[in-house]
Amino acid sequence: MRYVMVQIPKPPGPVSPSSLSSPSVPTSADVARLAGVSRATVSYVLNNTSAVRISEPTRRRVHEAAKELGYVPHAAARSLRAGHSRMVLMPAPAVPAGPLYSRFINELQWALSRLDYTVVQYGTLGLHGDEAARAWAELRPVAVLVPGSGLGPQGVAVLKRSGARAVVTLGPEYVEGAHALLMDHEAVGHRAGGHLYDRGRRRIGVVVPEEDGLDAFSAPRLAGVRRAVHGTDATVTPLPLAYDEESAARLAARWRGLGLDAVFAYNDEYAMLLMRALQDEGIGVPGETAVIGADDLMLGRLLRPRLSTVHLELPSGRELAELVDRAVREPGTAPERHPVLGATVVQRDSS
Amino acid sequence: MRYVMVQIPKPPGPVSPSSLSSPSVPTSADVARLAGVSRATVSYVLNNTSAVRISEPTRRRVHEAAKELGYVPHAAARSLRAGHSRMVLMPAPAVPAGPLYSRFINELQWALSRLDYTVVQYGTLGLHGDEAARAWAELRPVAVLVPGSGLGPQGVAVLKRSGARAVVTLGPEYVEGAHALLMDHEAVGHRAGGHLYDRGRRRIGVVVPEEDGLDAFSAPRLAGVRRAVHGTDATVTPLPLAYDEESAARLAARWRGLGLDAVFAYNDEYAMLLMRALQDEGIGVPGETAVIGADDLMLGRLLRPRLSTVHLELPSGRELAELVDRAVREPGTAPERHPVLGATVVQRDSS
DNA sequence: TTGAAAGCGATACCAG
DNA sequence: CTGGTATCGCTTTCAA
Repeated sequence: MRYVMVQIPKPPGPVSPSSLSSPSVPTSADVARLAGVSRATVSYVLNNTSAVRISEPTRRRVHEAAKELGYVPHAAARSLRAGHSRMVLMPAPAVPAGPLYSRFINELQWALSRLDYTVVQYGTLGLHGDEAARAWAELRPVAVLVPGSGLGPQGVAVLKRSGARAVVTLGPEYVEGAHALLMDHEAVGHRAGGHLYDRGRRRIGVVVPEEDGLDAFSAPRLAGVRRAVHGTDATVTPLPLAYDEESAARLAARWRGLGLDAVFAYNDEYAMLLMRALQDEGIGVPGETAVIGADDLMLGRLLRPRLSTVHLELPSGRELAELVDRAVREPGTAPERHPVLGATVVQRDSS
Repeated sequence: MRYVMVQIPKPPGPVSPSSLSSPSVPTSADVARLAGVSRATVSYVLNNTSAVRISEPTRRRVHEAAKELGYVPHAAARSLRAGHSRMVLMPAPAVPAGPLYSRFINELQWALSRLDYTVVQYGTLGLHGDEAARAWAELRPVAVLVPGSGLGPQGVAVLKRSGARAVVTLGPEYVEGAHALLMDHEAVGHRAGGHLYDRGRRRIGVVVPEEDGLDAFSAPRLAGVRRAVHGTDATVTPLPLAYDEESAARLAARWRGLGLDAVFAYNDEYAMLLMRALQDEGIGVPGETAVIGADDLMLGRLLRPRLSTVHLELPSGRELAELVDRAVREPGTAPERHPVLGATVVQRDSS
């Protein structure tokens, strides 16, 4: 009889879960064994712990062993032991982000990495409100940055109870207990409406996208226009519009019947779509109808007439990162409320 | 003498890290204590473990205790114990994503959630190559989806060794050991070049964006044009261009000197920018110069002349989600290589 | 300078 | 049907 040596990883006992998974991902214990030291020493060396001095030869042996095994520390185990992480969680917005928002997110991620945070975008589709908040809380993030509405005071409480030291909302309204970056879309509409009124327009249409998920922005923009002309003789007409050419053509076809002399088109993309349809219908812009968009996209400048727009100023990523950092380090302080989204009209040729 | 009962959370000993963090986030032990049962029972109840039957009154007590404390399970602890997670990690791309890509990501997230995966976008700015791969591996994701280039065979190995059962790249080239969704940007250029050649154009310019991070796409597109006209009498001229009006105006000003009769403008946005500049310079499109973009954005249809474009067909999110799921469940199988990004020319009026 | 060991929170075996 | 307990991988205190 011949026998072959086989590796017996651990003494018999309750079946360990890891034995079911992939063929042994190396742990710090493996590194320790290969280097001929204890796990403690491995930890000291790999984390450069300054409180303790390890001899140079030992350090080298540990580093070599780690490299040879392809050792990568286990983040979950580490933060479990540490009792905290530096993860900043951002629920990914449900609507595909526009270029403005994408840039903002990128900048923010960069700024937070500089402060040694780890930014994670978590896709929570289907879950709503407090349901979603619980899912986020399971990850025990040190801070949560919530774009849009959809998080209630309950949700904030859940997150804080599970260790989040800062909850920041980035949306139209203030939420009890959370820091708020107030994106005042109502002001966007207000600026647009005021501008059109000042240009002598009195019968103002407001495009309301039919796409889902945009009402959180479009409703306050419409309300802002209403407020701008409140108490005057001007009228405001909501105009549902889907983002495709037929829908725009249909709207343009009945335009003269609507008797409007101006339109705030939600944003530049809808504005371009509508402006083209109006022109194809032979309606003069801005002569017969003034058009203004929002977001100040580069492309608006390329049209003829050049598209007037409401320029939006988002907070800089660095500012927001600093707010988060402050909140994390001083969790006791009262929630800050910052109005952001400065809105200024950029008049070009379409209004 | 009078005494007051105080809660003594744990016996004296090594200072526990968690006592430093927030004022006690509730654990399953807290729930057990409040419900008057053991932690095991709590686990059984909250996970609906079918292998074991718990009496109805006990279940209710546990649920009530959990709700009262606002208990949320600790994902890290759970996956540490389980030895695996269902996290699909997607490094967030360094360049702000375009509308096409955003939609694709959203769809993918949705499809993966349906399969009970948790999708996490991880912002790794500043880290490069294997450095980044190690950072991703620390999270022990069950699958990694890497957009763009930048992951080498080494990185794939690191990820697999640390338990990733599927690594899928989504970029221009195949990477050893990983499943690949080959986004063949070279074919995009090839289609565009072929189209322009077929329309009788012989002196073809190709816009190469000056913005960082785009060369991974622009280089193969340029190469594709070159291949399309290889062996003919046509010439190909790279045209560096930044995404702003002055840059476009400068290029347009020296256009006649370049003697080109066609241009493939990288994508629709650059195409619109350039086309406008050419028109402002009095250069006829398509008469004097034909223009074609790529991505088939809605806005290209709104210009006059309507912009010709290369329509890109990304894989459906559902398909990719299924590929991931298959790979996770059958980690042994050979990496699949799927060509995606079907490219078809949509001719409109600008070419 | 190094090692032994406790313990973070959750789960699943096995005994009662 | 329920409770005790070992265990996942890692950090850190204390002792040698």
